[in-house]
Amino acid sequence: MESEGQSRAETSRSSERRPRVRRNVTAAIAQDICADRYPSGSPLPRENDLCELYGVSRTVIRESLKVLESKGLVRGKPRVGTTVCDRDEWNILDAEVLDWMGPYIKDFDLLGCILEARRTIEPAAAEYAAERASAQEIADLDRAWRQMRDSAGEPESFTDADVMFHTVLLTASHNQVFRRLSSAIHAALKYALHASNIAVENREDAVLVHGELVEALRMRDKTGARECANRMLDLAVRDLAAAEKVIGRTK
Amino acid sequence: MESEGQSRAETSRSSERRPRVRRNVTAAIAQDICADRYPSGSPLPRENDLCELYGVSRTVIRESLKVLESKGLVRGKPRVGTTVCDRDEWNILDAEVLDWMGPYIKDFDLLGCILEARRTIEPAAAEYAAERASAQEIADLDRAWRQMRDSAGEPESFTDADVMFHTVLLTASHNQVFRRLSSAIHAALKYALHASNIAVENREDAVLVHGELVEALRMRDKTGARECANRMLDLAVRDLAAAEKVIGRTK
DNA sequence: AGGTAGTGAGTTTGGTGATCTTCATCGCGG
DNA sequence: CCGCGATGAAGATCACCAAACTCACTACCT
Repeated sequence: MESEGQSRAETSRSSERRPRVRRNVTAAIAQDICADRYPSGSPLPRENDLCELYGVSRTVIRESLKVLESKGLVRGKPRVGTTVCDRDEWNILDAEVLDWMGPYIKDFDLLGCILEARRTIEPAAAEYAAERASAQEIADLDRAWRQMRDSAGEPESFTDADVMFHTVLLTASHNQVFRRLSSAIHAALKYALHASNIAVENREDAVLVHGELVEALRMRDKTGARECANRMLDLAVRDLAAAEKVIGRTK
Repeated sequence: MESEGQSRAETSRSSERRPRVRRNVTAAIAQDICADRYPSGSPLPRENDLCELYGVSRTVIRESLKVLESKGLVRGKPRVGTTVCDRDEWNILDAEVLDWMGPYIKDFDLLGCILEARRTIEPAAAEYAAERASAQEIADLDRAWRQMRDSAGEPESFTDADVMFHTVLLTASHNQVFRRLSSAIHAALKYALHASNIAVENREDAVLVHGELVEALRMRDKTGARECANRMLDLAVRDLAAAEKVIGRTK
């Protein structure tokens, strides 16, 4: 009955200790939802059943359901039960939701949408960043770029640096809405490119363009920055196409 | 409705049986945070104190805090307490968060950011909508436009129709990321324009441009749609400038 | 006699409060 | 000066009550 084994690798990174346990039943339920174990649009088990299923008390289940509800994954109706919401009601710009979707993200047609959004937003963000970025932010970008450049053999480190780069770029646009979208880009980069390890072939070009973007920002060159961002995204399109080919083959 | 007088935790012991408490308590705490009663960056009262302050049991408080935490407003550390997060960690693209911020939204520099984001995103969304909108969606847009046109004297109805128009437009772009941003636009329109009733002077022009956009979508005219969206946003910029003047004067 | 509407039992979520556990913090003593 | 325990606050569970929705059963009206 200990269905506890359904959890993934738990992001063992930097987990100082593990004294604290199953407070994140929330993630387990969410991942089960994403995995379509609870089909979208139809009811979840009763709270008491969920207690047994996940081996925790009803209080914990209820807290988890509240969180899930607050993110639009489920809708709890007073005394009828909790039903899984349709996917387009989910708060897919929430970092946690993206994280829960994780590997299932490709079943959601999200990667294309995110890339499309990036093509729209990142050039504009780069332009704003060109006139608003602080010296600190440019330095951070430079550092991320160096890490990309220097992480020759390690796709892990490369992707981390890439994510960091784009996050800082959006932050440097000093637009709170853009900034919030970094979680989506994070997820896209992490689960599309990193998972398929495709980016290697474009790595050289990517490093080049990222570097040019930093330089443009340093020069406060708005049109140059926008131009670089566009070229960056051309590469991303290529990456995604390659990744999708791999995914299609794997499936 | 919400004029229940929740300015403070008036409802200590004196209130008798109260159903549907949790949602209200969550909103109350969130609004108290937005109102800077709990200053950003510093600790909230202890859970037991919050029970008394809001007149509910600890379970409810904990569920509320979990929801708030899941939206990035607070961060609860294991045995030290719950602290209010910095504002740029808040999930400002969440509809509920926007709603809680409500009137305080202008203390946030959010309106400008949202408008900036709209200037970036809506033209692109219009372009995508031009090639992807379903007949139903175009019909919905048309209906919203008619409501805008016909709501002569009522700013209420006009704003509702305007919000609906832009929501449907983003939906019609068939991009899940764009679609999610409608809550932000909703909040911006509701709390900036509607609150200040400024839009009246631009109403004629706005109706015109919205109508042209519908026509462009019907013709699947991508560049035309983008052009209309841009002109629409020029008007929005004017509206915001006017609204900010009013706000500044009021303050 | 048949169908509908009202009622009542049962079920399920919402909310309360007590209790136990687990550690982070802090102060006391070695 | 360091560690060791007391304290206190959050994490978690349990038992219970309240309210509202479901469903079925019955009784009444046509």
